[in-house]
Amino acid sequence: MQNKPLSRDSLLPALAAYVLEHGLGGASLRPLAKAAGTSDRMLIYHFGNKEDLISELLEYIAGIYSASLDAGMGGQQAATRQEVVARILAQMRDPAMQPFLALWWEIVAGSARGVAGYKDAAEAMMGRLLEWLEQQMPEGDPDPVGGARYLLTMIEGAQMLSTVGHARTAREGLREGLLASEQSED
Amino acid sequence: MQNKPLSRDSLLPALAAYVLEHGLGGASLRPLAKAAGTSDRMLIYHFGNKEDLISELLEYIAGIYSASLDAGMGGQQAATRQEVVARILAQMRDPAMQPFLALWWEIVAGSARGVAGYKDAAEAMMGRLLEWLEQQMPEGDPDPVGGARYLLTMIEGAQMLSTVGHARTAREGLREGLLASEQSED
DNA sequence: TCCATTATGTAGCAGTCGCTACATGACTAG
DNA sequence: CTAGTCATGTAGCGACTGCTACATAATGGA
Repeated sequence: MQNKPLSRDSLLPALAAYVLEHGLGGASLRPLAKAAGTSDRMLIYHFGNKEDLISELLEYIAGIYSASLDAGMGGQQAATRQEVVARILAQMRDPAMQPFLALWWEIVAGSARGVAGYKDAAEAMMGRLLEWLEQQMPEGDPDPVGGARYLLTMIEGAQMLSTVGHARTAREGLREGLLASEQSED
Repeated sequence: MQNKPLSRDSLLPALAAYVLEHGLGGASLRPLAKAAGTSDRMLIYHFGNKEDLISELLEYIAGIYSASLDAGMGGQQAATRQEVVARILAQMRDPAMQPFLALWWEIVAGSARGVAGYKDAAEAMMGRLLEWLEQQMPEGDPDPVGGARYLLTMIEGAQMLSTVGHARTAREGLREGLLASEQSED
């Protein structure tokens, strides 16, 4: 009953929720601590310093991302590559995914700038998504492995274009790519 | 000979150079001012506040980006879509492009978070790149407009994957996509 | 029981942030 | 010549930054 001893693990979910809502850029110790019901003092105590805290947090977020992919993996196989892409894009448009997407681009930006911990998290998350995609490929697909890499490239390109206001470009690009791909399968 | 009156326009190149090297995240007034040979005091004087400064700066950077695309537009037409993609990716790998790419992902992240001025700059830059791509399409291409949208989607997806350490995935994804595309053109 | 470890609160430090108040020189229109 | 505008320097404000020093409870092993 006494003050449950807050550990890293018990703090991470609240920290992750805060970062998903407010982004990594505006994540300073005091607001983070408040969101987790502690003080900046204790965050440093548990994580050593802010850099390590962020690294561990990104690792944790990559973990829950993997788990959410696993959770959403049920359901029947898609029949075509278009259907795979359509399902994923529909899922991405879910408003609940929006904070996660915004955070994703921050992680990519951090990777490009070489910020410690960002690249590892990004690489892990993309790796998981790729694995997941391979299992989502249609049953008779002639090249599920290469096809998954292809679809991932397309999906991420389309996602970025949508983010910067070129959703239409993304849609038309996808259509062209997937039509060509399907024709070559006939 | 007297102190040339520093205007916004005369400050922007130095500011842009600083931001390209150090990123938008770490761009605070005093370092920016020092890089431009002024004081934070004068940056506020000329631009009103930091937000407007960044907006104007991004606009300026979008402009020089357009100009650099125009400058690099000469040369003979590519023969195939693969060749178009290969040329662009080779250009992207140029170390001189690296600061620009890093900045690009920061702009995308800002767009996703709705930061003022970021989305406009991003949209303009992608629009210019799309136009440029259309003019780079091979002569006999059956659908240069749709094809450009397709290639843009692929290129940007591949770029992102490379940034987060999945260059191999990007390469294989591109190969699969472009082979399919070319087969459908035969 | 005593002592060491663990967890926590309170206060604060030195630095940076965007921005502003105030003064002053330089130039220009009347 | 004078008055006013423009450009700039100096100094600083209040808020926030990551982080630390110090004190203090609580707990658990000897």
